[in-house]
Amino acid sequence: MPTSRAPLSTRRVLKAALALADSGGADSLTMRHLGRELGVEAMSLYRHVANKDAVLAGILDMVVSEIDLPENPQDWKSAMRHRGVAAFRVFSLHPWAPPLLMSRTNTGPSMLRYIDFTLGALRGAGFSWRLADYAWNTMDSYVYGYTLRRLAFPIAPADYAQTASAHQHLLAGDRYPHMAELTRQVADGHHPGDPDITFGLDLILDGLERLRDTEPST
Amino acid sequence: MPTSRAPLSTRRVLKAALALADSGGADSLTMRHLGRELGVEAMSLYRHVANKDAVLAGILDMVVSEIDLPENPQDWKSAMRHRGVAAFRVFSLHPWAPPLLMSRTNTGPSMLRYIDFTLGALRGAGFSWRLADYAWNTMDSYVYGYTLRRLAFPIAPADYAQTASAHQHLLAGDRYPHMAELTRQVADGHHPGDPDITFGLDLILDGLERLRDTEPST
DNA sequence: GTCGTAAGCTTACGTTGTAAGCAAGCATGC
DNA sequence: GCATGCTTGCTTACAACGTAAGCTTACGAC
Repeated sequence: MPTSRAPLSTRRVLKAALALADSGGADSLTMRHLGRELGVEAMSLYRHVANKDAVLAGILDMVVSEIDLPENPQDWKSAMRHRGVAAFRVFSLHPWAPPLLMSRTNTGPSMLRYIDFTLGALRGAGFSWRLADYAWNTMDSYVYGYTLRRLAFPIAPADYAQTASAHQHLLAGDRYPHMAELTRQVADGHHPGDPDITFGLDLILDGLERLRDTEPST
Repeated sequence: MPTSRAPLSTRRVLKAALALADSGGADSLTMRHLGRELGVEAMSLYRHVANKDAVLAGILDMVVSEIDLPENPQDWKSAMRHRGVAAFRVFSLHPWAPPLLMSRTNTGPSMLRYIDFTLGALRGAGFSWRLADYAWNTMDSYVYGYTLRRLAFPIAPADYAQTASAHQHLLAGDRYPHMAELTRQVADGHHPGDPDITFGLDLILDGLERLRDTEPST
């Protein structure tokens, strides 16, 4: 048995797992592949990690911890916008993560920190507990939904116009008249084709602000 | 070989697959299990279905087709609200569906019909093509995100208060002060704990209406 | 009859997560 | 010095998965 190899550790296993998922997607993260990457048999990993589920929970928390949270949230609205954009950016770097994140209950420390920050900023801005809770749930529903849709969509925004014009004929009949016309608009360059995440985010933030200002004080 | 058995067909396979997913979740939908349910070996299914992916696409389209769309969308806002609520209700009956729906590109006929209806309603209400496109994307991001979060969350809304009070001690430290206080508020019955889907939906619809009314005419 | 075609079956392969038990290295007690 | 026990990694094995390849049986057309 060669001792020239650095010993395993939970930390090392998780880092390798994250690298593996980043480079090959969720499907390439198997225990055997992970072992090979670390120069070790698959079963050896189980000395440092309870099972594959623990590996997933671990690397998901690492991803969430990358989401940047501003230090001093003075302006709650820009803090919230920043939070949503930062989450989207991080998930774009780890596109395998959102589907996993949504399909399990995530109570890792980074997620708790992320939520606690949000609640604090909203409370500091004068939101009631009820409204603050509704607010972060609403924002996150949108941000996660937007992120998932965007990451699952196979066409890059830069290629929208070209792809639209290439596929116009598929919608040629009159079964989907509005989609056909919309596709034509995109193909002709009359509109870019996909909203930035800030479009819906600002819609929600403006609405929340109005609710806060009209809410009976609690 | 007993001939007393009804012959297989694509339709019969898909119906059985849908029933299987509904009763046992996505994990219980395996080709072998599906075959057993139809009194047939797994490989026999491949006469009527290209592969498992085709089965998934098929039953997802069946689910989407269940989403109720109003006949005459007079009032665009209530039509859009109806659309979102109907989607959530259908997905709640098939909780295995949303994660699958989000992880693939769905261009089945039911989905196209659903989108075409939405675009038509928005256009009829005076939205520009650009804004109508942004609008449905934003609504769907929210509706899917909300649905996924709700379905993945392990606590039923009716049990929020009880669960909150049972788990208060886990947040006892001062690492997550705002979450701790929010949990206390829920445990004490000061607020129900989870927004209805219409909370964020109406926020978005009001914002969209304002954008439509201030948009330079195109 | 016989022949083509369709429907279902059998067998088999490679891959997955992981249970169970073994083996080698090392620190400690005497 | 040497036995003991703990830690770490390895080996073997199992059940389940999707599905490729080829076989068998039933049936309608001529």
